[in-house]
Amino acid sequence: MPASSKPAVKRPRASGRITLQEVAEAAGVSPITVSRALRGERAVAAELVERVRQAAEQLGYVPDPAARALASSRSSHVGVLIPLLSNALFVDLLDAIQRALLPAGYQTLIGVTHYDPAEEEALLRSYLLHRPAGLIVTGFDRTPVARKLIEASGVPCVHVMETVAEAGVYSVGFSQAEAGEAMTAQLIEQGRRHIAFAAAQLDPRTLQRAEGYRRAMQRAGRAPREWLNPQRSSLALGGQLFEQILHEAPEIDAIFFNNDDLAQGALLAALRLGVHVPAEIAVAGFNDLTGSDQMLPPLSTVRTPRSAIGREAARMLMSLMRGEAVPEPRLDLGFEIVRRGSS
Amino acid sequence: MPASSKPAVKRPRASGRITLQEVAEAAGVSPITVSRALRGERAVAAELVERVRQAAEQLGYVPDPAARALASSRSSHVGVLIPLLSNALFVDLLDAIQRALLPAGYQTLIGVTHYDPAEEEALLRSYLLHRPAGLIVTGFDRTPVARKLIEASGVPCVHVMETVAEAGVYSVGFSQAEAGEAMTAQLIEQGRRHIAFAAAQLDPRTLQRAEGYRRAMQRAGRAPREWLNPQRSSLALGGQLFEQILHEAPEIDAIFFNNDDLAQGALLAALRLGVHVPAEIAVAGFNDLTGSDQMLPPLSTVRTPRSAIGREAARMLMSLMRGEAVPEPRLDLGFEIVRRGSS
DNA sequence: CTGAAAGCGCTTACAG
DNA sequence: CTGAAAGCGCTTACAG
Repeated sequence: MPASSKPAVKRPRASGRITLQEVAEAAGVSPITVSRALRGERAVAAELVERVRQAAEQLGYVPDPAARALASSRSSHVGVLIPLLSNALFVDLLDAIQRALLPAGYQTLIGVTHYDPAEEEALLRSYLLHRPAGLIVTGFDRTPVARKLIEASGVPCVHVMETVAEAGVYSVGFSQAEAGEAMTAQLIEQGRRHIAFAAAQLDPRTLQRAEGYRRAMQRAGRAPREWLNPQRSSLALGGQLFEQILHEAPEIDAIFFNNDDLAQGALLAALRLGVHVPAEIAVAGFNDLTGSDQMLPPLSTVRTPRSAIGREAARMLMSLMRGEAVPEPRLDLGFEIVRRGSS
Repeated sequence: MPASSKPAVKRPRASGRITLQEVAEAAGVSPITVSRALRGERAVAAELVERVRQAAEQLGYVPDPAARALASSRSSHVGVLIPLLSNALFVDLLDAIQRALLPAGYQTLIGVTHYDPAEEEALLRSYLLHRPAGLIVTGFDRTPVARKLIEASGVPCVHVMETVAEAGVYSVGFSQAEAGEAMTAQLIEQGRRHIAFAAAQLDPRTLQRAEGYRRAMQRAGRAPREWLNPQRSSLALGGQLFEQILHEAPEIDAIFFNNDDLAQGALLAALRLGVHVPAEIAVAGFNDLTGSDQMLPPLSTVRTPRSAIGREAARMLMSLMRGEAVPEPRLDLGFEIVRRGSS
């Protein structure tokens, strides 16, 4: 075991933390070599790598994220921007992202934008100061400034929920419009003649689903009937919309709700009002959220692959962060129509 | 505008970032003074503070978190450990925490423990490496090692959901046992004779509620009847428990569920089975989650102040992080019994 | 394949 | 109340 030939380092350090320096002394190499060996950079002799690794393990060395960030101008943080935490959809997405990123040593910084572009911009600014290693953002609807911020930062970024084919843009999701179209088409096929589309929140993805609904209706030669409410989505609002539609358009024989919470609320309202689903009116939702299969009748809906989206987005991002090429920058994970008792 | 008398700094910096140095030159003071002025440390002349502030603003200076963390061995991160993201309770808690911490310049690091002490310990280790400015953790049920880690780190820590009176321990929450007791007492008062307690997950707070239930039953001279299921809480499980209780103990005339999702599931099962609530059997829940007021009949429950808990915990933590004394280290925010149609 | 030097951008004592 | 010096613990070019 060769003793270090370096001049004695001034101990003790204030922090009480094991440093790279100490590992280097223990392994009898220079700090840079330790740094390289531990980060798995090529260009280090296998024998040295082993020696360094053992010394590090024995001393219980763990790199200091702050020092690393300062020196490399890149942290181990990944910023994740989602619209809402109160929609189970995004909770599932987040959970999958964290599950993939954490074991790889990345910390997740969760930012909730409340569907507000200004809030998103502010969060982005704040995150970018921390020189994140990567970014995951929801959809493509943001201010030009926010777009510029992302681009100018050079930080790898993956977009989730929607996809787009554009050079240099990475996205994992599914076609919201096609999903809206498919559910509508199925209701038509099942013999429904007057199908309404009801939505809240009216975010971009909601409007894409509406677009799909319209396409299906037009193809079938039917006039679309839409109830679009800008309020927050909720069970209570679903019940209100249900009553409103019944009242304003008694001929409607099916309602396609933009989110399961609305549809669940409608189902409960139907029970309260004594309206029979699906005999008198069919109800369909979107996302297949918790409880939809427990409703009375169980809710027909569109199952969306948010866990897979989270996992794949995290994987794609990790490739980008390692500087690897991503062969498939646009990943469409599809969706599934789940027919249950309500339609 | 006094020109700097310092030797020319080697420009250009790689990062393209405005530094403290540059602000110092612009303001004609030393970097340390800028640092002090911007952090609002006393002991800087008011006139200089103003001059520095203006220079900083004009240059668009923002401190580098990594450099700051390295130099001060304290980051601007606050680690928040919660059991689950899929329980709306914790989402509300988180939202309130973020809302309080973000404007103050703290970044939230959210760790999901899945009720697993080993996972919590691992997260804690990982967070502590980042030298967080503060920590918010759920309850008091953790491994001795985890406890030691927190204590030894010296990082300010606030416990949420439960409270305890112990020197040096900070907590914001309410008495889970009293809440359980109060709801049970109310059911007894309303004339229910055979009250069951049904729970899932069986985390410490659940067991405390059970304890409260037992106390109320014993005080009324009734034998407690408990259905404790270790599975994850869900609507579906609530339905199952409901059927099971009906089957195993037909004399039961009220069920107190440990969480609203179980109770909601029970209500739906009752509808399905044609069991009349509350005439045949009363149902009560806990937490007053989304949708409980929309049920058929609307669910009686215990409203818990998780948003207030999040907000107050964040405030308490900020005091601690600033090194201020906290006069009230134990904050009991109470609860509220909400009687609706189901009991 | 390995290392000596410099530097990332701040803050912490220590003086005065 | 202000500053010069040193250092936090890494990594980035630059040599060899």
